[in-house]
Amino acid sequence: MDKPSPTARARAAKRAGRGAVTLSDVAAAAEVAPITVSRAINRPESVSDALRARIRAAIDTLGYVPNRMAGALASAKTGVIPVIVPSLSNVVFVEVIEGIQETIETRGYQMLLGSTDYDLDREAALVATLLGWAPPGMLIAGLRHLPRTATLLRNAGVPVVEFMEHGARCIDMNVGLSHYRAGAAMAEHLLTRGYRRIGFVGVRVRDDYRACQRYEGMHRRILEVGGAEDVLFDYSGGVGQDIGWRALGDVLAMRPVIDALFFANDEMAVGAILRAQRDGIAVPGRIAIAGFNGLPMSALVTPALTTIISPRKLIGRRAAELLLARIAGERPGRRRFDVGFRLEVREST
Amino acid sequence: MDKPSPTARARAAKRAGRGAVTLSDVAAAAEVAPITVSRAINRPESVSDALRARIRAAIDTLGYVPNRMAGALASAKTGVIPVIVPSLSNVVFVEVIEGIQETIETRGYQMLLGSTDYDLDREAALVATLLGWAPPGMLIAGLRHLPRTATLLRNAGVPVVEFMEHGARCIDMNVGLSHYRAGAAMAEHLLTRGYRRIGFVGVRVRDDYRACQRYEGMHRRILEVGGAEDVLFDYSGGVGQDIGWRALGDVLAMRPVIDALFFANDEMAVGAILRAQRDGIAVPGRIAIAGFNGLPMSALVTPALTTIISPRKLIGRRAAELLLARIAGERPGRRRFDVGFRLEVREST
DNA sequence: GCGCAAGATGGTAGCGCTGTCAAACCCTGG
DNA sequence: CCAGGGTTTGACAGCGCTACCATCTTGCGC
Repeated sequence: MDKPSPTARARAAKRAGRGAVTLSDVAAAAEVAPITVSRAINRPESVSDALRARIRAAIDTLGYVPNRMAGALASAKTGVIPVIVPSLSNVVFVEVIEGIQETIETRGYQMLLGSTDYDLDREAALVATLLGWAPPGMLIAGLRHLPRTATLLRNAGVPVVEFMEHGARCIDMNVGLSHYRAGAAMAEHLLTRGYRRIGFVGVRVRDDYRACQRYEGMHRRILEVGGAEDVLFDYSGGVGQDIGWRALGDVLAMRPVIDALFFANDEMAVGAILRAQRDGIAVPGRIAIAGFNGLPMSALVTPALTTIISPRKLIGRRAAELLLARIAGERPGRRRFDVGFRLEVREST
Repeated sequence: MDKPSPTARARAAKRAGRGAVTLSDVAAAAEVAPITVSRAINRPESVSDALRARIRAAIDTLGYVPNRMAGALASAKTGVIPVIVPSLSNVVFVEVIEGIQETIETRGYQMLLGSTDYDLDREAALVATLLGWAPPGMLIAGLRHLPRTATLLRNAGVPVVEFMEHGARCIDMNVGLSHYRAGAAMAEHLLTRGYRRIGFVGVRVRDDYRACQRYEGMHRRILEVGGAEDVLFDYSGGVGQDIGWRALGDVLAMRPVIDALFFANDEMAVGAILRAQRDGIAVPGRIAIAGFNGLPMSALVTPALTTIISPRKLIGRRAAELLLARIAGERPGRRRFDVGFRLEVREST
């Protein structure tokens, strides 16, 4: 048999070896040095038109896809940014993630997504694994972590943005809103409207640190007012609207004195409103209902839901921008951003 | 100055170099060969207890995190599985993703998430980039891709599962349901109930291939019945409930003969129901409403929504399992799975 | 026509890890 | 006390790519 053609050789290598066309294959096909191919790909302007064309042709015929591992290893630049959130089922995180995605993608980064299911041990494990990708930075939801997680992150020597809630102590940078103040604001509103027995409804509130803070903010404010009191309803399973639906029934049956319910999120609150509709319970006449997040749906139910609007997409974008700026070597003046919130008073209170 | 100690050298390397503790640093600290550290991490049983303990101690004190790039490059095993979906705003994809995540995570894989925003060119670009991670397999939503995307995928020489819809022609493997049949099933139901002027409401239906198929399935069935007809309402912007809300208004005002609306998803359908509630429009008396997906919410609105339940999490799990099996070298008997759907008739039709 | 700067290309080494095979070690039975 | 087998440890090379520096070309002013 005679000498195989370059194409045939490439194909053989592809099948036999690790199953991929490499930069050297392209170089051989284009009859240039490997490094030139690398340049043609990464800084096209530094290669002459003629060569660039020849190389691109070779790339196309061979179907070459650069191996990013090798590139990352050689250049110590990863192009992957890990994002850690507690849950994907919650729309809220998804919106933040979208904000992040939009922002980092235009700058050529890829998102590595991890979810902890509100478990701090899993979070620590996840951080360790993801750090293994030698990322240029890291985005992680929340300010509360295990000590070892914080240590890992600090030692990694890369910028870290903790997003969602705003607080005094952060590992590196922080973008979010004060859930404590949000809770207090809602309490204030409900008290002003004359409600005095207020229930807070959540799921696994102990684990959901931010919901917990909203409750605390509310609780503190209510304590300050004579004759007012609150109750915490902490469900352990279920999701969103189902919980709200159930909770409304439970509360009316078992704690009829309650005159207002502040739900940990809009989904639950909407569930409660739908239940009220179905069962003919007057809202806010018999009981007031409030939510948190400001999902579009909250404006569409009848009665329209009083809620606190959180700028979720903004959090994602801001967090990503901050991280990218730091990765690019800039030193932003501020490391902590309070994106704020807005109390949207509607018909349900 | 005299020669720096290994430890000092390691520390210096850490600060100066790439900013990370390497396997060699650990080896130096534990006074063993690098390869032994590698073994202690990857196959602990093949290292004596004494050494293993010493190595683990060194790892902990130094805060070593293995560099997965290097590992992947050396072993040609990646541990990253790319997942490509058209959108993250749609809960449906999120649920599928959760199913995938759950499944691959327990097997030590990480998910690399990409979203195309229903743009096939972006999809092609994304596939190319993600293939650069030399993944052991790939999960991609949908069966319709650009020819060059399919070529890339086929040439990559790794298993690929196309999920969401079920169809005859797939690149490698396929898990999903027939949207065409789902549309036909809903048409059948509406016709049986006596509706004859049926509208289909979607957003960017041309791009949303699956919605399009549902419409086609419905359309075909309706054509078969004398005196029945359908109209396609294709909105170009907005999301979920807002669209449904608007669409109901538009249809009643501009095409009052329409007696039933089949929405591209439950979110829109619920939006329409909420609008009907608010405006006192009788559903299904004045107009029937149906959705698609079977979100929990669909059962809670009044009237409860007739919809088609799609097994989203199952799709994710099944797709991931199939892929993992193939990655593990198994040859599953079947390459295409129809997970089916269920028409859930409720009050709104 | 020559010298020099700027631009285009290539050679070499090494990123951090693991596969492969070789060497060193340990224990047992005769 | 030693051969023989298994177990534990190590040396070496190389994964695919890029940083760095060296070399070669080209064009231009004087």
